Amino acid sequence: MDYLENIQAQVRKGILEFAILIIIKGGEIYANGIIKKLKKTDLIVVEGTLYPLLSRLKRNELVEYVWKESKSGPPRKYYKLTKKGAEFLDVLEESWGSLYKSINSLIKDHEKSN
Amino acid sequence: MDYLENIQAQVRKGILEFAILIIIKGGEIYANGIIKKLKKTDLIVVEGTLYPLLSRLKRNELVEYVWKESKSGPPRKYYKLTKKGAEFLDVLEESWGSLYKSINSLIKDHEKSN
DNA sequence: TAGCGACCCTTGCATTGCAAGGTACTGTGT
DNA sequence: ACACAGTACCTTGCAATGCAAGGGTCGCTA
Repeated sequence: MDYLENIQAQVRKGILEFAILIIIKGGEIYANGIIKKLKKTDLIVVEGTLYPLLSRLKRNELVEYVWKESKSGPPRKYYKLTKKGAEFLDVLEESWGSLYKSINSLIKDHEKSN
Repeated sequence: MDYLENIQAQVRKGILEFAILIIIKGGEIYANGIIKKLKKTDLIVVEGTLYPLLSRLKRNELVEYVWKESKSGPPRKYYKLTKKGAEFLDVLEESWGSLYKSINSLIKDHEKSN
């Protein structure tokens, strides 16, 4: 992959789990639903990324799921946040905010020195 | 490493190259100077991360360096942005802005559905 | 029963942050 | 002159993880 695109991709990667936790917090949802929601933003995710990621979240008890039948195919795993997941997401939102401030202060620093 | 800390670390990782480009744009600087500047923000970087990263930036012609002697040790590589690097940084700043909007719209989405 | 789409998941590769270790230059103390 | 400490640059090996590619199962429809 082109190096420049790759750098942009990395920024997105870094916040993937964060974004997915936010989406799950929005209400019970299954994998393809998450992918569709992410596509509406700048974030893109494919199955090969999402399934292992959801497994990690599950293994660490940030999310849990229930099987639900579908009208058009096999049953789906609907995910929702656990209490622990919700608490952690609060922490993440806070550090996201402070990270944003850090970056902006770097940008401003440089503007001053011009 | 603890999984929860790891997720936070990933967010920082993603924007590392971005942050470093911003710092270099601020004026000629060498490796330890970059590390010190990053420490002032939430971002932490060690040598084993920074040197390969600077090499990648150099290899892709986003930065260039000149050797300068030091009063207290061996000579240092002072980095600065190339024209290409400055142009790319503008692009990065823009996508950083749009990414921020995306995340915030996700957060708002979820607040609505409460 | 054959085909298809929707789901779920796994394997192998490439990238990359980081811990740990290595080399080289400069000044200082003896 | 020699050893040592401090500073600087760099490399090696490991672990995490996004992604492409491929595979299996379920339920509907022809």
